Amino acid sequence: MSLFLSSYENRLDTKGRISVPASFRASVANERFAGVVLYRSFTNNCIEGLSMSRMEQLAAATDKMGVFDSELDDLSAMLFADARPLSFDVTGRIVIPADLLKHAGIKDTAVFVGRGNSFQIWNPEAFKKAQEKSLNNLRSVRPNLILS
Amino acid sequence: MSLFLSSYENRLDTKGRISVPASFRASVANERFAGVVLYRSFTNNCIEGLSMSRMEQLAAATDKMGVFDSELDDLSAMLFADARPLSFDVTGRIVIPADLLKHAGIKDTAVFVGRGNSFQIWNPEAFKKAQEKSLNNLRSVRPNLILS
DNA sequence: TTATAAACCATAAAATACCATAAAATAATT
DNA sequence: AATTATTTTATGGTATTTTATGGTTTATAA
Repeated sequence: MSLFLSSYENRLDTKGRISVPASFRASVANERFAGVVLYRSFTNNCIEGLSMSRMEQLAAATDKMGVFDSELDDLSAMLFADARPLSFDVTGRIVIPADLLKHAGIKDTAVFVGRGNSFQIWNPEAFKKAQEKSLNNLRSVRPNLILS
Repeated sequence: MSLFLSSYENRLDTKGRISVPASFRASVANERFAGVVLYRSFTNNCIEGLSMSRMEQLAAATDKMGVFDSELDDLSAMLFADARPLSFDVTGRIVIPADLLKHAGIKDTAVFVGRGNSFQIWNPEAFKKAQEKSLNNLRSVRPNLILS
């Protein structure tokens, strides 16, 4: 799976269908599941997106915790219960469920935002504001990203 | 076996029949046993659900515990003795045994909740409350799920 | 028999597949 | 480099299939 990069603004039609950017589709090409998994972000008013293989990685990670672990309970409750597997139609569109759209405040236009191993879907104006905020945060607190 | 994801609210008819969500049925498709295994949750007022192959995985895992382990005794008592294999009818429905319904407080509507490698069946209101609680727990204690 | 469970049939709503096209991006040619 | 041709992408509409759910009939067991 190659990285999700760049941002793309696309339109929703009357049935809630929206084209997943071609480059994002290319990122999950050659996977068993031809589509993406979406869930409501815990921290932002946006939608989180992953490939199915990434989701399976998460499930495998929970297996390493005990089967009857209580912390696991809360995490899997939110993550798996809320996750929506959405397959592409022939032209590369998905139908974003209404409750996800509501959570992100998306009406007729949405921005697909690359996040490396995952991506997000935002209301365009909300995204713009969040980006400015992130930029300001970075200016005040230099992050340290260790490469190796 | 693919993952159990998302949540689906379905209705029980007068005979106690309820449709297992199509995507959950797809998760156990191509397995020897065309159905699911249900048992009473140890920790919540809900029903736990698995594929038969997953049940066999659990059996294999208990083998790793000592044969005369007392914990294993209790676990097998609940897990294996209480487990109900239920096969789908032609339209993908199962009849949930009355004692399981009672344990989960389910009357005429139930929610199938994806849990990755397993799923749960809840009373709708009870599920809603449990979800809110999980979200609060997650917000106070950021879980760390390490992928590799 | 009588009750219980399993198989069978029917249908509205929802989800998905299909078809068509304009705009945009890429490649080819002059 | 500029123009033309070709492909890809995004987007709209329609048709078909799947799904959930109700009812009825047939088999099974107490």
